[in-house]
Amino acid sequence: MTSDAALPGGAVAPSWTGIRDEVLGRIRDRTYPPGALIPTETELAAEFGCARATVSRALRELAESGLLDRRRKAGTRVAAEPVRKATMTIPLIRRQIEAAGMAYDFIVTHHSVEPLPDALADRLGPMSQALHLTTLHRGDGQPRVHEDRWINPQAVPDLADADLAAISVNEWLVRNVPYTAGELRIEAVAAGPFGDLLACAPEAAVLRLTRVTWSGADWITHVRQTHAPGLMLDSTL
Amino acid sequence: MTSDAALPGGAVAPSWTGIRDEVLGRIRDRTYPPGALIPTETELAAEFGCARATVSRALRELAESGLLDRRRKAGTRVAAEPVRKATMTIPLIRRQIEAAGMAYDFIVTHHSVEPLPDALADRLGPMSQALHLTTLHRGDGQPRVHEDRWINPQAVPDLADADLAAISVNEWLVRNVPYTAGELRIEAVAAGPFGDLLACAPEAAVLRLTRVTWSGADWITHVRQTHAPGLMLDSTL
DNA sequence: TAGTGGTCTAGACCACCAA
DNA sequence: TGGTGGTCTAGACCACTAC
Repeated sequence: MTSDAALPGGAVAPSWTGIRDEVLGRIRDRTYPPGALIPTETELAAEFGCARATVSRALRELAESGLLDRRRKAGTRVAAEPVRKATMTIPLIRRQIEAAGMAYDFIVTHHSVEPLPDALADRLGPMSQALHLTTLHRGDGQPRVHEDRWINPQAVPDLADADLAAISVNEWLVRNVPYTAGELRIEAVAAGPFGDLLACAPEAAVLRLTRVTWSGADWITHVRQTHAPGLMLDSTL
Repeated sequence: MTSDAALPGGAVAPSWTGIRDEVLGRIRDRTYPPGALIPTETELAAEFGCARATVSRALRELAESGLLDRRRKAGTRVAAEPVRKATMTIPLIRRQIEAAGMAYDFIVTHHSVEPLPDALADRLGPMSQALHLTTLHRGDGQPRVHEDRWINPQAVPDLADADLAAISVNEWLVRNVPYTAGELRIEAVAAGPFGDLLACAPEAAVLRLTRVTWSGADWITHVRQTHAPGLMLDSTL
């Protein structure tokens, strides 16, 4: 019997976090080995002396973090190959620079309205009038990030009202245009022509982040950020 | 009145996903502008004609994705600076290579027991006997990833039983040692001395992933993966 | 201290899907 | 087709915190 977990001796609090931790412990100590079927919600609720909804909440958390695999009728299994999910919070560039103890400012180095280049039109759909902005973000006066951004004017009609000298487009969009979907790509590239802009050698290895965000069916913005050497992304597994 | 959302005309299903989408729509169309306080759970439940728990589930999802900021007594606000969270699933290297249509194999290039080097001991705590493994993962016979891994033998006592020629340590650990916490760092570096191993120029820009996983208070493994040029990480925002 | 979100319950019905 | 997870309800109490 495993009912001891419900007894005063090794009791777990009848809270969903307590149950989550107890089940996590059983996965870790291989009471529930990889691939095994664990008891049903109803059985666990009886064991822990709580409502089924509470067990459900606990197991849902573990499933979302990839440790359990749940299917109706088939039951709940310990994932044989846990999918490691890393959640990375992408801070505003300003915050990122300020967090490093540097004073933030930025320069808009290019600002025009032009058709989307072919490479982007293939991905986003053709658009004869798109807003094109390039910005250099600086920390303590040194260039930190070069940003090349395209904006769909149809998706962001009131951008013209914004004072883009006072607030970066980046930040304006984040504050004003909630997206519903997005993609992020991370790659390592040689600085190349950005070496001059970023004050580093052209062969320096730098991180490039490419993001596209969508609001429903419309793309909002496509942005490619090339970071000065030394930037690292940290995240929690 | 906003009660029309509960009427047959623009009715939303009384499901938590329906309510989530309706609230998301109101954030997008600025019915609930950035920074604004939205109605309480009780008020929304009345508007949508459902139980408070259902509204709660919907708002919790939006809060977890960073669009809402909830605090007891203070109420629920639309986030003024939504934190963009990217969730990246870290596949097994084997899967990653196979997904690219290549045949996977690997070579263990080093295998020893030695004290932790100082740089790691600072982070993980000193340890006189740690398992040190380096592995070269290949796709179609070409080197794809160089992996330098340290393992805490105390946290993984039965690793010796595993057949490390048949299954990579990487995979054995994923299958057998659930972690409870972890960190991931992503950076761009020049291939340098890994150029030879990865069959690329020493000045090529490559991605380096450094991961540490913990099981409770004990570190399990520290691994530094240097990927051959061309690897990109994709994720969903 | 009062108002808000956070949680738990006991029960019910539904949706999916393996047997 | 039956068993399982997924959801919803109506109500209750608790925990946090702005006021």
